[in-house]
Amino acid sequence: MVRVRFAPSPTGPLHIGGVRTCLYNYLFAKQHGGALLLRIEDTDQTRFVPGAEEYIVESFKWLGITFDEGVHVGGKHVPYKQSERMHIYKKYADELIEKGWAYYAFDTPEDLETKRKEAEAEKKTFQYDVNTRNTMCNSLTLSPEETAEKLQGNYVVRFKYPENTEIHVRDLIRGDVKINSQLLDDKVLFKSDGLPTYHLANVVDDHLMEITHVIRGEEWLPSAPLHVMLYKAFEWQAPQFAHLPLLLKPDGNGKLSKRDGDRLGFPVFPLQWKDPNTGEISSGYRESGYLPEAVNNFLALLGWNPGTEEEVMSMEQLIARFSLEKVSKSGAKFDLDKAKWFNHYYIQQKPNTVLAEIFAQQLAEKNIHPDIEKIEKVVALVKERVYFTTDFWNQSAFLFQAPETYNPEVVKKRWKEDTPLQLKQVIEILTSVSPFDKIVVHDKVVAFIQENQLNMGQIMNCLRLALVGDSKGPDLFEIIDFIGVGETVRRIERAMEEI
RNA sequence: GCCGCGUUCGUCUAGCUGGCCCAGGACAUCAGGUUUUCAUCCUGAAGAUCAGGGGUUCGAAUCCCCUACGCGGUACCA
Repeated sequence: MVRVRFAPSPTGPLHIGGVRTCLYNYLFAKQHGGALLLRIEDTDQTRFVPGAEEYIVESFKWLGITFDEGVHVGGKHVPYKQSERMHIYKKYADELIEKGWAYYAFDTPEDLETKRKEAEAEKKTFQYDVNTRNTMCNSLTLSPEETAEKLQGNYVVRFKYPENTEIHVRDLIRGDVKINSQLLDDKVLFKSDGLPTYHLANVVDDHLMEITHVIRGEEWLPSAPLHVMLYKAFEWQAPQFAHLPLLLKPDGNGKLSKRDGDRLGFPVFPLQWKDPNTGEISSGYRESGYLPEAVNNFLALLGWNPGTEEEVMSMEQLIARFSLEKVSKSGAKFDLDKAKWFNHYYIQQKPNTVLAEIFAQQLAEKNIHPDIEKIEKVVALVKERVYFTTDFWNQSAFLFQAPETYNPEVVKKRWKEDTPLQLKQVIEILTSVSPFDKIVVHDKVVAFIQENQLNMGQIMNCLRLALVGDSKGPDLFEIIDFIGVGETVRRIERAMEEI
């Protein structure tokens, strides 16, 4: 039984890279008929941000990524929040000490800082490890009596790497990664505040929650040897590891960060986020008009592909085709254009009724409340030129209200001296056909233009200018049909006055 | 600095066990077509000497070595 987990820290909004990590976990779990759990790793209480946990839950709800167990849904390993499991970690730290896999260290942060400064002065780096631990203040160098006495005060528990041992991390994506224990630092497992660090809590919980595969970002690869050794020390069976490539910024190199989104004008977070401390707002995919299926699709393809030329895939198809073996090793730059293209594609696939509901909400915010059937017509008319659901208004405002201004460039190019006269004749044609029929009127207008040897492009564009205020938009006669002959005539007359 | 990971069109990538690759697809770009406009859509074009250098081989993007560059890590953060 496959069991995977997504284990974020509630230190702020969920980064889009984290979303992808979770997506891959989800795809993997579903494909194998396994379980996906959501565990909150909040062992560092100084970094806790209120609202972050709720944000994470809501993000996945929006994306349609469901969990089988987790903070918000419960499960057989409840609780799923590390701050509520604090009581269970201490004994595991003790177990490590007993087995000789860890030791108490009493060096103060100031001591360590001094050591680092000294090393720096010699252009070296201080590391608390196999080579230096015998010179430090810990249970390895102190007598049992001194240790017992020091234990009354502040102390941390550090992992004790064996000397000169080759540690292998078998990674499903990268193969065999090895490193010598001599190079690793004795990581703190248990902090002086009585709480475990990520490494201890993570390994203990993964074991307790029977996790079979750890699929996480590449930034964890350097600490994977520690985790492997921890499983060995506990004599537990280690899960399989898979370290995902990073998501890079669109321009230049480096990890995609919050600032890149602000700079380049695209969201780095699934949902909009308001920082509770600064009040600063970061944009989200949902609010920017992305469809969740588009986000899932393009995110899945950032670092993975099915090995075929297939690119547009539903969640079901992604689940069926996903494989860790096909995840690439190198980082992927975030491609905004492709994301946009996917979104456009998925909007075209959406039924008009669904799109109309989305648009109706936006209209309601502007205090416009047309019938839903009417909105559906608008959606049908403009959807193919919409890339984000937030584009609907811009593409169709003239269907709800007369233009306030007329694009000066188009006026200059198309509006001639005899234009008003011609438009008057168009009005006559419009009002002569009753009831209105867009095909009949279209044919009559075209006939009128041809009979008088007028310029088709000029007449049509002027008519459009009067109705839309610009030389863009859907079929003219569809527009007239929608707004009605009366409104059409009003707009034409108004244009003749204003221009 | 040290350690680890990586390096195919502008971007995402195909290419896994060498010959079918003078490298395929998609996005973006450009050109045509459709259209009364702007888009959409359709067709086509251009675009990578496979980071560089050495090997191995009849033959390498694919195997080996070195170099360069990039990224990640190097906290009592995750």
